Amino acid sequence: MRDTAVMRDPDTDSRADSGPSDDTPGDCPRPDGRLLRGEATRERVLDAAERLFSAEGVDAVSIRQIAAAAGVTLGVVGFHGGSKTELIRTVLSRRVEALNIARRDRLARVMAGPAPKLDDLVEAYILPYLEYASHDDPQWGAYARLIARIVADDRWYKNVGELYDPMAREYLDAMQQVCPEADRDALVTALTLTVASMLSLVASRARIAGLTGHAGGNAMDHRDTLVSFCVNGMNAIASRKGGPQDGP
Amino acid sequence: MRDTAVMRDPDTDSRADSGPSDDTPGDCPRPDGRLLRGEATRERVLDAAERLFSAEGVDAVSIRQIAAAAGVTLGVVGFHGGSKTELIRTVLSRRVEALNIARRDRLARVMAGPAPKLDDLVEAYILPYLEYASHDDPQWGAYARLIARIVADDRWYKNVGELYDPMAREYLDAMQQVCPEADRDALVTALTLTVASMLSLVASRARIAGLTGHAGGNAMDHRDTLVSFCVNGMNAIASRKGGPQDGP
DNA sequence: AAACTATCTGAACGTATGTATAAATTGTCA
DNA sequence: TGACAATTTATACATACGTTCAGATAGTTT
Repeated sequence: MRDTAVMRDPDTDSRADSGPSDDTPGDCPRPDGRLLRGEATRERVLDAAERLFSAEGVDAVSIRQIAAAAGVTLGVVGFHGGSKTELIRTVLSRRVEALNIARRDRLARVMAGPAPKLDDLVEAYILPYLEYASHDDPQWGAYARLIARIVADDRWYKNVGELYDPMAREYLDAMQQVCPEADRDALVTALTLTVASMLSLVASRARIAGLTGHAGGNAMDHRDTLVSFCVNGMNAIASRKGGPQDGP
Repeated sequence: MRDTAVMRDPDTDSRADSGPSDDTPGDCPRPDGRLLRGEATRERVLDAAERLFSAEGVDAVSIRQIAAAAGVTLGVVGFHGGSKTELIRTVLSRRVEALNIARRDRLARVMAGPAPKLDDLVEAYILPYLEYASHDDPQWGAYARLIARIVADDRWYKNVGELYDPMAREYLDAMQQVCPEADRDALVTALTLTVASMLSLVASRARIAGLTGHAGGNAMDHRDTLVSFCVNGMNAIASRKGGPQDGP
């Protein structure tokens, strides 16, 4: 992005979501006509930001590009999205709840079963993301790719990590419960590798296409490969007993 | 970055490396005093670019920042590095040969052995990167993190992919040779997942630290976890016979 | 010594950036 | 209807951007 005037780092911000919405944005649209009007353009702004951020990278997209893509004037982006740092945070938090709910549901179902296995936990973490990534609404695909950018970038992740880390922790606890003798830190590392693999499948289409020689369709096409890769990798880590594992 | 005036995309560039060096830049420094002087500042410029690009992301770093970090004036960066797109390409290609040589050597040694195993190939691909990533010279660490940024970003990768893809292809061929019945596309996907896992270990320190609760040292500390994760994942993919594998 | 070339300086050009704000517009409610 | 608040427009400000270049500097060769 390379800011000017004020913004130097993705830190230090305050303005908040935007006028109307309570703490659960998006749902229960007030019957007031005025609020609905604003809500509609707000969505268009966030959609455009989501698309551009995911395609070009947060730093490479200007507020003016977002405004143009959303079909609004410059000031409107600021009005609905606040500063650029707030904007990306709003874009991310808009969908994170749906993803977390899907993951939590799946986690609960697995753990409620008779004999929860690590394999099921890995699947339960991966598949909701993959399903949303290939959702009919292309905005979900953009969101999925945007997550990949954010997670890979410590600079941005430290600003939005708390949106995703609690869910990861829930899974880690469940994994520890299923594999009590596994080393916790190793589980963390293994989950990180799983996430990285998962994200790369939707984010690094170009490299896969370049290496296979053909375009290759949806990320869903590689679902079984991904799950099988991660499940086996994870099992290898979890089956190693705790204590000092890694070499010098 | 968000350019101005000329640069719009990482495409369309031409200027070439910089004056003196032939097609093998860096080595065989000419005994001419003049060339050596320039070569020294050139290195400082590339070092600074490498450090900043890897820490902030290519788009977030300005030429002026690079100049300041290198202790030179603005024009010098252009003189030695050319345009910004050329600069990043130069930064990457400066070290890619060393990494490729290490990988090729290791690959050759594995394939020359009595019974090459897939495990050895995965190790041979991963470890040179990990070793360079924790090299004494911190510039190598910066380079390693920069690669992670580039690979994750289709927009940049399509400009520098050919620096890394040939080596990946050599490994894929070797893998196919070791596992003749494995599906080629599945191998490509699995290698991509391996690479993503490998890169995330050096790039996403913040997330791992946040989830474990403690900082955690070198990427090397997780070496065995990474190798074990990828080897088992890769074996799971390779042992599935060719033909249609993935779901609907 | 002078001629020559590589390197470096300093400043400029035109454009783009993020943010702020006064004024206009729109729709709602009293 | 007019008052009111939410939204949108249009514009401005100060700063940063990538790139270019005439000229100063320094080292080498003749």
